[in-house]
Amino acid sequence: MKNNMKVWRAKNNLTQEELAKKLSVTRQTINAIEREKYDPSLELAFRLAFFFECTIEDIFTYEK
Amino acid sequence: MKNNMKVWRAKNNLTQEELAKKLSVTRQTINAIEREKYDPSLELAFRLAFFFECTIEDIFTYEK
DNA sequence: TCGCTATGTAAAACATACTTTACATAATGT
DNA sequence: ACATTATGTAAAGTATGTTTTACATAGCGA
Repeated sequence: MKNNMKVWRAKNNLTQEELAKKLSVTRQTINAIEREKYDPSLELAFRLAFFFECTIEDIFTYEK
Repeated sequence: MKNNMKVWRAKNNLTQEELAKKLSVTRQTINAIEREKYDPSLELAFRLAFFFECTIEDIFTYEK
């Protein structure tokens, strides 16, 4: 799974911490996802897409 | 989180067990998701959407 | 140089997703 | 009545996602 969260975050001019706060998660969670240490839950993926006003598929791409 | 997996499965004329096999998960996992006992991982959500040839948002809807 | 901000990272604890095994029930066909 | 198929369900174990706390590093402005 790949993601371009960093790009979306940059587009919105937010630090990891600010984004984390807006999504009610910790900075470590945002950081780990951006660095692709793990994938978010489906719920958090939805919250991210809602916040960035895009689809989950706009942020995450799954390569089988 | 809501989902209409049952509808997509019906559309494809599959039992829970058949779908599970096609997705390489257990029947219990499919069953639990359909009954909304828990949400799938983002990865499994992607695999479901890929299999049904639709988007994640076509299957799952997140209500904040 | 000093202090501040943003990011990387790691360990422990906790929550959720998934598997395995197993049993129950309801519907169907013989 | 019996066997078969599809689904519901539950407990124990493993894997993954998330939080909390804490420390490290690099960049930047005073």
